[in-house]
Amino acid sequence: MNTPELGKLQLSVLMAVATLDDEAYGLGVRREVSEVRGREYSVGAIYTTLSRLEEKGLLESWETPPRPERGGRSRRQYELTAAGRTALREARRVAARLWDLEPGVGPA
Amino acid sequence: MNTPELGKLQLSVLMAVATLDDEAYGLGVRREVSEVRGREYSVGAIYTTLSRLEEKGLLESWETPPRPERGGRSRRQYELTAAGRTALREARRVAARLWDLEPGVGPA
DNA sequence: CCCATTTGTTCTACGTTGTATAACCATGAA
DNA sequence: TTCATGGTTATACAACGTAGAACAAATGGG
Repeated sequence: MNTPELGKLQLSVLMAVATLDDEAYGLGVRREVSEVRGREYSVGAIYTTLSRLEEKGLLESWETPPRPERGGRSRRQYELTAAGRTALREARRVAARLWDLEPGVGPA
Repeated sequence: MNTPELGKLQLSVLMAVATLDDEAYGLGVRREVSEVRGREYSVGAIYTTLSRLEEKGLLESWETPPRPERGGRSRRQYELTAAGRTALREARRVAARLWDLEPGVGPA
């Protein structure tokens, strides 16, 4: 199976997971994506995208134990699979050619 | 009305129109987009996208006179509107931040 | 002439993404 | 025991991506 093409939100979400490390869970991703894209995203937008990416095998997730703070329940934590990293590199390559930009460093 | 967000094909098509100048008609755009994205696009994909962009007011079009070559019939020629140029600049800005790349020159 | 061929556009249909809202769940504080 | 907080799931629909077939106009060769 060759690397799937990604929509723009999918891309942003994948990148967010790549950068966020232990903050890579639903609402954390939401904050990051909203910041990078310069507009607020609804929770639904983010969660649906996360699970679609997981279905495609670009992400994997697990439950964390509940957190000790006020209301801090358990989180669904995400992480890139090998396929996810490949897809990101690929997307970056395409973007660079598309925009005729220098590759730079970035999270991928 | 603030500048609309664009899908990835819409973006490629808009960019193609921006760069192609007098070759900015259906099949010309198709060639360009296919080359940049590294895969063949169907005619339907391109034409639908072109008209959606026109509906949004990012492109405008007109009929050219028939061309003198074999089978050369008239073309529907496209050109960016002011809103189209703005949308491209905007998209470029977002992409640069998203990928953390240097802005570069580009067609916009 | 007229028709096969070339260049080009429109129509139609459907799967995938984008996106919002509401509902639901768990936990600690009051 | 209820409420605010932090978190996730469910559901629904509009917009975008994409393909394929049908259609239209021009022209050169028999």
